[in-house]
Amino acid sequence: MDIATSPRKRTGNGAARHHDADEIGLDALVGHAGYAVRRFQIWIFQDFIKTLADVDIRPTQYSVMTVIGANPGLSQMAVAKRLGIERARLVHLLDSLESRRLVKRIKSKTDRRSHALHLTAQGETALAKFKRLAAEHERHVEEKIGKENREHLLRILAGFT
Amino acid sequence: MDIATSPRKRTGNGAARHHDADEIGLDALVGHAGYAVRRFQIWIFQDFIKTLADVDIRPTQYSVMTVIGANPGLSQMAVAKRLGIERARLVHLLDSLESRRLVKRIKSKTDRRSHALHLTAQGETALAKFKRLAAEHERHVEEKIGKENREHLLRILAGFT
DNA sequence: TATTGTTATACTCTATAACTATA
DNA sequence: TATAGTTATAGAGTATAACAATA
Repeated sequence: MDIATSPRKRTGNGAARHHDADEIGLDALVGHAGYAVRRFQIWIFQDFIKTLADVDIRPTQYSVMTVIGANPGLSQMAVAKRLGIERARLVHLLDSLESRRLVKRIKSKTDRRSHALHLTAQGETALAKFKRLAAEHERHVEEKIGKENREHLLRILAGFT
Repeated sequence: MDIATSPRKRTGNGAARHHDADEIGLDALVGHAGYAVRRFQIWIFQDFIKTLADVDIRPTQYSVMTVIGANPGLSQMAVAKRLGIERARLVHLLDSLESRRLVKRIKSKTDRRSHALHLTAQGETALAKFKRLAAEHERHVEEKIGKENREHLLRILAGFT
């Protein structure tokens, strides 16, 4: 757990003068959950992207493949709704994953408007590797905020998944 | 506290079939802090934007004005570093705030490359109103996840501010 | 009429690189 | 040489609207 917890001194000066990086006060921002959550989310995504850089998979791509892997045959609408992604955006995400032969769209026979989504055999193998790397990333999170805090965070935010 | 906590059943079927929205399992995603944090952050920003819609202020604009208000005379580099914003992006954010007469850039006399940032008189008044609305937004967060949980969250993430 | 997938547009945000004027 | 501010570009992500095929 190596969070930089240097104290932020409020200066409260009215005139222009030199500020050291650490003496710039955040004022009302310290009381806003959204500010801290946003900074944390940026850190966590950057670590995820770095940890999975070798396989070139980003958080959203990982979430799409994971849900398709666990629920084969889903339609694009179903995946989009479940993950809170715009269906227009999912089209491009799937184009990219399909061109890499990780996912395939299969024409549904019951509803010819929709596609049933599946991982390819190659996609299954790849996803297993992605999951191992994602677990490594999750250990980084644990090191950063602590085991207990990470578990508490997951409980607090369970309703948003 | 009105989080939708309907249980997500794992289906585990291998064949394509109908899925109800709530029975689509997230599989490995449930163990990833980043997934929950991202969904929460989207919710919280949307509520912030909605709550401050009348004054047309977004979270990043609010954070910039708050830091300038509390530390008058800061340079653009100092604000960018403190808030983790790219200095190239801050240029456009300040262009927008300056055209609305909320913020002003004043040429520094000691270092003619840099600008000292200040709120205008109008900006001070406006920021006071923004802070009241932001506090209202913060109460929405409290209602959503609970008072204790919000406070615990702030403590857990204090190192990222 | 409504829905699925698609295409297109606009705006926010992140990440770079390069330019200018200073230091 | 290095830094502050600026301009530009590219890609992710969000938010819409509209269209064709199908229900």
